[in-house]
Amino acid sequence: MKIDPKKPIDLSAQIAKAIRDAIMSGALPVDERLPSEAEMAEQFDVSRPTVREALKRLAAQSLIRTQRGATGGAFVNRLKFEDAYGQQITTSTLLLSMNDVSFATACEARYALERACAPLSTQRRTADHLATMRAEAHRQSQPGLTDEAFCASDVTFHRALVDAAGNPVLSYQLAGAVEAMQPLMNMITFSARSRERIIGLHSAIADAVEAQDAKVTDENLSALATYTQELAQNVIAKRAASRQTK
Amino acid sequence: MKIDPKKPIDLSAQIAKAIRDAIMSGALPVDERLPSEAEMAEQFDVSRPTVREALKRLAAQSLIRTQRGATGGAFVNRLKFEDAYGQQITTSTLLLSMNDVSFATACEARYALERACAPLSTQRRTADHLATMRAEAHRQSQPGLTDEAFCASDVTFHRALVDAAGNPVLSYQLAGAVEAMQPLMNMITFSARSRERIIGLHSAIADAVEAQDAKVTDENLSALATYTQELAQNVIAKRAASRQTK
DNA sequence: CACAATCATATGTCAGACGTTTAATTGTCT
DNA sequence: AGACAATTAAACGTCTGACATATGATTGTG
Repeated sequence: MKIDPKKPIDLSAQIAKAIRDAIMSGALPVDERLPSEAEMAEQFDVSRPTVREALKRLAAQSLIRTQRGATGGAFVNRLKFEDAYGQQITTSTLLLSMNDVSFATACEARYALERACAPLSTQRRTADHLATMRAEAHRQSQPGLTDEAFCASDVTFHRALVDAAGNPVLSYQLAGAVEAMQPLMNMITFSARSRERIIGLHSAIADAVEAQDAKVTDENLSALATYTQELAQNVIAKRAASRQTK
Repeated sequence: MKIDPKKPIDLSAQIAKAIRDAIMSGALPVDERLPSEAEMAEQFDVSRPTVREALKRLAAQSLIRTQRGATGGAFVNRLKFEDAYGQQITTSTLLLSMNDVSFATACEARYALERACAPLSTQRRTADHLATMRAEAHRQSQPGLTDEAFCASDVTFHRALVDAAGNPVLSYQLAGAVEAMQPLMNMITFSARSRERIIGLHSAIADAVEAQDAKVTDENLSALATYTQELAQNVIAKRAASRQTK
């Protein structure tokens, strides 16, 4: 690992990159202890605060963890799916909100991916997944549910559908697509009629998954995608109209 | 934003979280300038190095950027798809390598997602995407190509296929799935015959995409998925056998 | 041998200082 | 007046040194 004290980017960023590369290449295995901050400061010929800034960068990506005390230090962290979910959701959400991605684009991506999971989900769904889907569909039919709560339940339903595929890699990849849609979905106000329609499709999906019928599952997911796009277009059209009048 | 100096986690992590939440909630819009480090140190009642550690955490996630000089400071960063790709690939790669995800699981996820893109790709593919796919298929047929180079070209081919869907959200989500497979693919040594088979399927996919035939595209992708799994299973079987002999 | 006190190590935090970058201001000359 | 050069000020980047705190290991004692 070498550091160039006179080149364009921060020393702490250079050090972080050197360590990150070492982790990614496998040179530093999981649970390996890094040298102490003081030792690294000497190795890289920088001060301890600079080393610390580098370590905090890595900690923000869950690449290392730190422990205080006598046998403490920084350790290469085993990246958990759980941690990766969180980062994935944060990144996806910001990507959508900061790059004015259209509802249509995000929605298309989400349902395309979800339909990719569905055949596996129909094969492998467990009683647990089915129970969650049923419970959420039922929750969605409760009167007096706010739009936010309705959307949150929608997310839980769809995550159960994805998790039913029994492939953690798929669940991870989909986490961003499904969760990041929530802020966009919250723009929509769901009338009683549109809720009824969505709940009907959810129930149909749950039925088809239980029956292990991939074709019907896909048809209903496709219908749900189309209907969601319609709802969003109505909202957009109404907004455009009200903007014209004022 | 409030900070609790006596609670279990680091002050810098608390401060980073407070700022991150403010960005995610929209309270801090893109390109908004944060207070100077000295000001934040006073506001949060911590020292400047602590504030800096918090800012470095956020910088590692591309949530802020910093500028030096008179009008410098930390600014809320517009998260670019390009930046998000990189993080996504890093995270996905480490997830697979650190959690001994089986080749079968990763491969299943990758092809499921890719097949989700294919119908859109057949509709929207441009001359550029087709040209890239053709060029990579041709490169793969060069004799003397190392296995690593073959895999790298494979990744480029498949990314072109995904990008052809014309949906940046899909491209982002797929980046991890496709790129993170590369280290796993590198375990496989490709014989001349297996390369020939793969290149044949790649060509067939390019043909089908050019002809805008979603069905044939899907069939060939499916065949490619099956064949890749077969190759991997042979490698695993051979390894198991050689382990038994020694 | 068990338990308590001590010690050593390493991270967490602070204070103050100096260097460097960069834009805005000021000043001077044409 | 306008253009260019010098100065200044603000902010980040880095360093030094110190103290606080957590925690495992060591030592000492009954």
